[in-house]
Amino acid sequence: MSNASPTPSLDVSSEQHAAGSSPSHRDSSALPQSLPQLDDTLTSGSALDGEKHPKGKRKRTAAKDKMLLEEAYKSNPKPDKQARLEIVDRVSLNEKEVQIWFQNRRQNDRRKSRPLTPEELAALRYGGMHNVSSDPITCRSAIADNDGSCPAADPTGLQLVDRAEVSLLFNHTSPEHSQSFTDAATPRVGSQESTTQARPETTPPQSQEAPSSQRSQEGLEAMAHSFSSSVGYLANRWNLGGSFSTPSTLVRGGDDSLKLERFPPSSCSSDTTYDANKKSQSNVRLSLSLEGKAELVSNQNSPTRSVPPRSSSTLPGLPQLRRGGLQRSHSALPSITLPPISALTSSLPPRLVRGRSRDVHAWESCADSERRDELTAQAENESNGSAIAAISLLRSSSGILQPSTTKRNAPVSKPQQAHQAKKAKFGRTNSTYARLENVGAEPEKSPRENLSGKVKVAMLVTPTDSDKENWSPDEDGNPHDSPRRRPLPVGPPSKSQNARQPGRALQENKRPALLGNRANTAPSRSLGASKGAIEIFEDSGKKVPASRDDEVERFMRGEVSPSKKGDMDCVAGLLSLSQGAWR
DNA sequence: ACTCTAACCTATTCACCTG
DNA sequence: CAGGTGAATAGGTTAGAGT
Repeated sequence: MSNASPTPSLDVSSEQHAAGSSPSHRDSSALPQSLPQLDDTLTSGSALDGEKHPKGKRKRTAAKDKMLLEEAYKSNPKPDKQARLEIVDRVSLNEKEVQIWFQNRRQNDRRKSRPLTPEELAALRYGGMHNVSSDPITCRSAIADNDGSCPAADPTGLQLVDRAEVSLLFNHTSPEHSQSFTDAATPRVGSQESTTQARPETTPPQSQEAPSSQRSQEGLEAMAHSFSSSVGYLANRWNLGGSFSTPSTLVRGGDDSLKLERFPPSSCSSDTTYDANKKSQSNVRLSLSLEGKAELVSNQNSPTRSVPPRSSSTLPGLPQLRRGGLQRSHSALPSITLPPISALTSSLPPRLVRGRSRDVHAWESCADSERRDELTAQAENESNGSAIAAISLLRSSSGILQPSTTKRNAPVSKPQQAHQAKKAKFGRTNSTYARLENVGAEPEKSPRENLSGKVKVAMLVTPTDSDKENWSPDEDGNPHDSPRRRPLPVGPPSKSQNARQPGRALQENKRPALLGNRANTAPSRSLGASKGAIEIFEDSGKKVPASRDDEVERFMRGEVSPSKKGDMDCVAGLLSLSQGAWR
């Protein structure tokens, strides 16, 4: 363990606690033979006949305790110390054990809700006809063969699976679940002809079994690029989409090109509400080209981002933060475009700006009971027929999923790539950034070296699961970074930054790609560099007043107000990084 | 700037349980 | 006995507080 001290402190507290109100407390390390709870234990008894530690027999949590723990977990999956102590009061575990239990419980949760892997998708697609190879390459080729192309042939190593594919899979496996799945995850799917599911070439359920060559290659490519790296992450994205992001859908534009459009989550208020509160937006945007050059791109013909109001009918601040401020455009098609940082930050809701905090009270004050009710309802709604539930069902019901030969938490990568697997947490090759970086970076460069810096921006754009807890409402609504938030790297990182550079953001990148993640929106190189004007497709189309243009112009000229200085620094840092200034 | 602490994470190991 | 599950460990990161 890197931190050797926490455990003793926990033990101390638990011992103190045990001396007080919890007579049932037991310290497994100190009392290996004690069995004070045998009376209470309702679990299989053989497991409880000793507490040798470690490597000895392991005790099982008593059923009664488990119930209590589960209850506590439902109300708060991440109890703080005080909450843990309260739990310790009620169960026959010490704080450390409770902590570990919650840790494992969360891990278990994530595991169950983990999106389908390419292998699993492939397995589902084949309906178990083929064994799922643990070799992702094998699987890739299988999919590629099936599709007549290999969208996953990109170096990211991840499959490109479109949403329709998953829908088909669900239709294929469990119609009734598919229904609820679709309903829950894509509330407006029926009204969107754009939805790939509704597209004639993929709609007929019979076509599931048909060779995928029938599919529109164009559509596949577009979807592939849009959803690159999303693979099985669709579930999480949809789930998140309900609360934090907006799922996107493909639409066929007037030019018959596929564009991604966004539709609001189930909890979202109507478009009318949206429109009524739209913020003015610029007609141009600062964009980062594939070559790493800053460009001003036109917003015309592209829907502009809308920042919904903080209406009580919609999800409260935080979700809107994700939905409004972090929804990336679906600019996947011709080129990569990055919005100005200010565009991201300016759209953050007033109270829920940036700033990470583990202070649960901050969240409590933010999410008052009423709002929590909304969130709870939403969560329940999503858990009922949600993608996660469906995937979990698939996992549990499908023998072809999760082949037993694979470790539960083993990365998708091959076992022989142990080192890479270990480093997978830094492996961002599935992201757009990775592709961007790979374009110019030496392939042998270690992920750590390659990833320094930029990931911070990704984190800023897409706070992920574990980051949620660290995003705290900003009391004054100040768009500036929280004083305690580490600043984005500007210029060469400091020594200490280097030491911890990869950071959580990197880890998160291999996690379900949220919708806001650029990985979902960026094209792969196979599309080639854009030759024309770069378009950014934003949430909804609305032209913006020219005042924003002026603002952008001032921004580009360096006439930046002090309050925008940070944004400018971010952009400058990005640009310098994109041009190879890694250090 | 640096260190320390607490919290979290992922990955892994391994005892236990079950079919 | 193989495989699944859960408890526990190891190693890593971050945030925040203190020096």
